[in-house]
Amino acid sequence: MTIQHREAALPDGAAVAPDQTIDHAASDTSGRAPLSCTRIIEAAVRYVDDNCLDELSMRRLGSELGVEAMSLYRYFPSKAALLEAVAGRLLRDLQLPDDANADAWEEQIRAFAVSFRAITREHPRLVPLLSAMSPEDAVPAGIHERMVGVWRRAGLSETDSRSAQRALQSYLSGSSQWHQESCMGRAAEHDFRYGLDVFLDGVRTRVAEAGGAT
Amino acid sequence: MTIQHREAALPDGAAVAPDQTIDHAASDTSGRAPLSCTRIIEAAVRYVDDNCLDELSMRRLGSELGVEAMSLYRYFPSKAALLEAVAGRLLRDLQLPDDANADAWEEQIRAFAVSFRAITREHPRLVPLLSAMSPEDAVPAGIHERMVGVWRRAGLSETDSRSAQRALQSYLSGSSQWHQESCMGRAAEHDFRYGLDVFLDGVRTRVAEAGGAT
DNA sequence: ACCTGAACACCGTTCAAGT
DNA sequence: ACCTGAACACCGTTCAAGT
Repeated sequence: MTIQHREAALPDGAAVAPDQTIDHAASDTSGRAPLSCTRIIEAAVRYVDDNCLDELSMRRLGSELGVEAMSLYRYFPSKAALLEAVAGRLLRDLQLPDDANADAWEEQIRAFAVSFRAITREHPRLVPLLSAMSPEDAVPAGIHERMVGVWRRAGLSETDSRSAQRALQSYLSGSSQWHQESCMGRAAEHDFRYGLDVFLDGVRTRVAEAGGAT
Repeated sequence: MTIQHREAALPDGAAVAPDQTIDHAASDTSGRAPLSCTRIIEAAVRYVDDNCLDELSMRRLGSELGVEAMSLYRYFPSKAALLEAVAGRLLRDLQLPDDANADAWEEQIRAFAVSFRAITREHPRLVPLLSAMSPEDAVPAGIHERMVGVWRRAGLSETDSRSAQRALQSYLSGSSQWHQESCMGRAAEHDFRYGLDVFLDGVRTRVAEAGGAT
């Protein structure tokens, strides 16, 4: 039951222009450019980065954009939908595997993991948003499938591939929580690598067993 | 900056009796027993189990207990403090290692992991609460130290032990999110074991290398 | 077409007051 | 000692209205 941006489906069936900011300098906060989904999403990310998730309200976000809260409802049907779009926006920066490279599975997994980590380190205050969403909603199904493909090509069975990807995602999501306030850096980067290495060691063993069969 | 139950520290310095329900049948919801921290915490757990975290408000929790919202502030200084106490209550059921058993490290780790998982499976709607807290606050430092002790006795170095425990905690916390609504059971139990096994395999290798040195 | 104002049904929390 | 009432400064969201 993924909530979506409102696209058409307005009371009178009128379409909504999702994105009309052509000007690249659109990120000037002065704020006379017309509203758009992306402008709203970017303002939300900025607001949470500068303050915190709990402090984000439709009213405050509106005034950040020089607009009444109610105007935002032309672009998103609810606050929940807006937040989901914000999460989607963040995960756009995930580094996805390249289907061509057959055997570089470990680099591809690592690149994905590190890119996820980079996102949460850049936006620690948005971490609670990602973890409030169920993992299935957080990482779109398409991405999940592509990653399962990497595990398959590495040599794992279909079920093991799905389990491995879910385990990786669990680990990434859990690790990101250490970025929240109050448990500052604390050798977090080293710990992250350690866990990832241990996990990949374990998988490598299984791949060797399944593939070479000694 | 862990928030605590109010213990004394009332405006006039009066102490608060945290727990006077002697009667074991105290969980009858009829609700004329006097308020107490534990009674409030239990009602909160029940309420979230039956509804969801977002719907828990001081006003509603109060009326669940047959009392005005404001009465709760005699026992907890804020809603945040109450929620933290709820989390603490849940984690009371963690199965902690027994310092005696020197070499059963793997069973002890597994027991801890499985008990964490049992808690989140019993209370899926409280998972967002646990993941909203930083991992350091969620699992009290004492528990963390005892688990680090297990890794040490397994044969890991001090730094590796801390990293391993943090990785395990990350994995457990991340895995629990699959219990949230909308991504129903979905072979979750199998996936959980798989990730845990892979992780422990990886650690076992390191223990062997460090200990036996081939 | 896009934005606003006023209103509704809620919040967490404070404080003075009841018994 | 323990609980309440009224109030404050907020919420998300609806809907009719402005331009």
